[in-house]
Amino acid sequence: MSLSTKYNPSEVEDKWYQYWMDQKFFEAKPNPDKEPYSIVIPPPNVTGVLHMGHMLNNTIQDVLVRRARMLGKEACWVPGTDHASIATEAKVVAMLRDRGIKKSSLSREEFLKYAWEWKDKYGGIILEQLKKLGASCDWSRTTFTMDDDYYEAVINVFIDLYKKGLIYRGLRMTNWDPVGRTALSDDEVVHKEVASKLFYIHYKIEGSDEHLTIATVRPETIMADSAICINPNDERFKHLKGKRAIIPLINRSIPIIEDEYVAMDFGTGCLKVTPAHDMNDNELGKKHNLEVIDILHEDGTLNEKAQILIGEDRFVARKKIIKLLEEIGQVEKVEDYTSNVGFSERTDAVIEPRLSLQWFLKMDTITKPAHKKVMDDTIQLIPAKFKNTYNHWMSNVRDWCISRQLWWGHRIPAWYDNQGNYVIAKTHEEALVEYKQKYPDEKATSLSQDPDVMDTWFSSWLWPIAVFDTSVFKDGNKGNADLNYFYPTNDLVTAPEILFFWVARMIIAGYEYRNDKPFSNVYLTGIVRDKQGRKMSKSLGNSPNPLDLIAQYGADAVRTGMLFSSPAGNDLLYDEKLIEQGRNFANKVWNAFRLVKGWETFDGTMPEENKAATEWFASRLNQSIEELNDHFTKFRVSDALMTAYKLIWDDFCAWYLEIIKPEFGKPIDQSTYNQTITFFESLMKALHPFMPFITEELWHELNDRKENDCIIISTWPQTGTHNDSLLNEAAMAFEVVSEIRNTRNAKNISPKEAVKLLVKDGANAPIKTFWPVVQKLGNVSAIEFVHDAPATNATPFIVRSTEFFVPLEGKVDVEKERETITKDLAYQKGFLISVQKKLSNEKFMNSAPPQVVEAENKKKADAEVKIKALEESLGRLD
RNA sequence: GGGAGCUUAGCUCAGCUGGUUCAGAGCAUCUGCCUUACAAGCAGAGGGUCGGGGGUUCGAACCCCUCAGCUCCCACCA
Repeated sequence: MSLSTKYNPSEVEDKWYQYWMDQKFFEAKPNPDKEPYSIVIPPPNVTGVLHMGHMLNNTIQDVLVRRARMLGKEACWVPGTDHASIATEAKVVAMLRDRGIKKSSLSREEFLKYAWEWKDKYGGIILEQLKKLGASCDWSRTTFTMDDDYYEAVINVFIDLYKKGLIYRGLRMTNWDPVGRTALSDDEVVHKEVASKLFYIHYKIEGSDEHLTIATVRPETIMADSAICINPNDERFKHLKGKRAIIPLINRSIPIIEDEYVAMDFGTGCLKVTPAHDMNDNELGKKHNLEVIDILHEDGTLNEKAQILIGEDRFVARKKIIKLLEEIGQVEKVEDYTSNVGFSERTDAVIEPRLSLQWFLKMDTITKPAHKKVMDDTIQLIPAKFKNTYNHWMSNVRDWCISRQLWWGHRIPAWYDNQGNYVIAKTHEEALVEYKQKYPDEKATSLSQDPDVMDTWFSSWLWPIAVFDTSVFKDGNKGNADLNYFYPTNDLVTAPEILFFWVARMIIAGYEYRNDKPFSNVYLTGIVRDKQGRKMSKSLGNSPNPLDLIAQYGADAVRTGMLFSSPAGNDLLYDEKLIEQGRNFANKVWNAFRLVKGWETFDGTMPEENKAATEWFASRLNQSIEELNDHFTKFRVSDALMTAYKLIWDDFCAWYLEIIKPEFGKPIDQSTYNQTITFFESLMKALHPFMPFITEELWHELNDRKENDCIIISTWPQTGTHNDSLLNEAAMAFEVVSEIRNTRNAKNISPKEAVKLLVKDGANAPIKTFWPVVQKLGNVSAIEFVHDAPATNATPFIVRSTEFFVPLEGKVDVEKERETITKDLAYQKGFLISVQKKLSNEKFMNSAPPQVVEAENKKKADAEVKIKALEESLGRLD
């Protein structure tokens, strides 16, 4: 290995990843002697390609898993992929289209063959990419939501819930995607503000010359109208009660009904009721027993019930209808209007509310435990603010439409005869048996299976259970060893946008099928955005390619870069500078290693300053590890990283190594050296979850290791006691060193030129063992304890009530000095007055706790010392 | 329309029950340094009326009211 001044990640990363795999370090199995720790990956879509969001999400998971492993737990991170029915089907359809094949020209079997080919070709890419990131997943457990056994589990769950009476088939208003020709769940619909027009249309009153005006943005639906609705309290329309109106163009007569639902102050105060094509109208229609007239085909074109413009697309029909109405003079006016329109998340088609036969899961009772267990913190959401959102959703759940008019997915196990009778069964044979029992009078000898598949989330909600054991969904199965050991899992790391799609439903399934939570903590990451705060997307081209970043900066750098600024729940404003910072940090660690490994050792006694330094750093290390652990238990991953970063960069490199560093070319004493290696090893351990590769590499370089002795399976640093007075002493000594350096800077004295340091009443100062450290780092020729300020010119400074002087004969600019001292003096006097004021305030003295009063007294004393010292220095200048 | 949250240094964010970690961190900036681990670096420095206004309190970044701006979730009045 070369010892260049730059760390080269590409030389080490693949090597170690392969080694960890060969040694099966990522693999976990039930071990009664160890505490289990498990995470299930949020399965990316099979068709997915690694993006920055995955990078952030999976880095966090890997950090948690690696630390758990080092804490001696049996750490299991289960990877896998989701079949993502609608997203994948859309991609396969597009791929076929490019090849000139239309989905409609294929049989279901032919289409599925293409889909599986596609899956086999592209399905594993994303998992391979995760390996580059260093993800320590147990790859032997890789699961796909359409693996045979998983598929069967999903079917079993459908049948089970059907038997429990929780799944039903119903004619319901659903969000219809005319392009995908499928129903969508509410969550798959994205609402957007759209500039549209509000059309005011005349409807004649039957048996009169009068007309009323209704306002609508969707005039193409007038042929589906079942009524006109007015508010019963609306004086303007009192005379219309009980009358009927005529739909223009098709001249159909419809009743005028009354309902307080109608807003009198909106539009014209008259509402056309179209139960087949509007959610609210549908509710209204049910209430008033109105006819449902569906005038649309599945693809959004008008059907024969529309009577006119049959076969025209709904948006074409909209324009034509208006033209026709204008021709007969029944358009009063047209206004610009912004309306909120629903779009399909996948196909971007405008959603058409439409009645169709769908399968639903009743949500009212099954969600109860899931609701409660998050509210009482049995399952913790991080950050906790998401509890509110969760609560709101769970309090207002609606039944879950679980059928999708697609082919790629788990096919609904419903079997029909041609009379509309159906049974639920796994196979055709079982269905026939069931059928004969349920419909003894029917004669059908073959049944046809429902062509639809289930919503993707109806399979992924079983994920935390199914990845360990799919057979558990069969009646009476108690679960295998894996499931009983690893379930409930510990942490789930995912994005807030799928809190309901997925997280909530996993919790529901967990309680339904295991009577236990699926995980204890849900860490919600933010969205990765670009510098301007825009979401990263392909169309904007603002997303870097993660693999290029890894190739350029190294996986460790990318991992830390992403974590530097991403507290839970906060969006990450991605800037390549962050990755650079990560790379620079790796380089810093690398160079610290180069320094230490370059030393020759000798058997001699430890110098005073090394003794102080090693004792101090041992304490500092313990203190930081404690802090690090605290951050981890609170899932403050960025803070944990920052603690390790500062411990290494500031405490270890900037202070500790500088103290013990021998003069150029000289050897270092053996005990300091050994101690330093031990420290270095602890630092690498603490850093390992964040930067697995460089730490593994240095772990092996720092010491001779036996086969298998890897940092990935080493033990997390223990926390010992820390000597607080020593930490305090060191902090003060470092302040003194900084002041000396500051003086040098201000007075233009080279670091190479030694200075003297005078300490007033130094024997009483808190610094005891650290004087040699001050001497070395400040390049001080001699430290003298004095009782009075020096007679000669000297730059004074005060650190923690102790006065210091750096004698500087002939180097002092008297005027400048006087100016700075006068300024400081004025500030200190003002400060003293404010403190005195506080202390003479009776109410403050009576109600403030003693520590606070004491602190104020100390502030006062300090200020007095400082003022006296400053006045003396001023006097000396004259 | 309903709900939640945010606003602290140029940027990204900490700041736990109001008082010694109280105005912080990292990055960026500025000034010196090619010092024999590291210029992907070293040393030092500057920078904030804690969104505006009001109130409670001996004391407010923190509690209350109000105004302004931003974000997210839910619902979807034609």
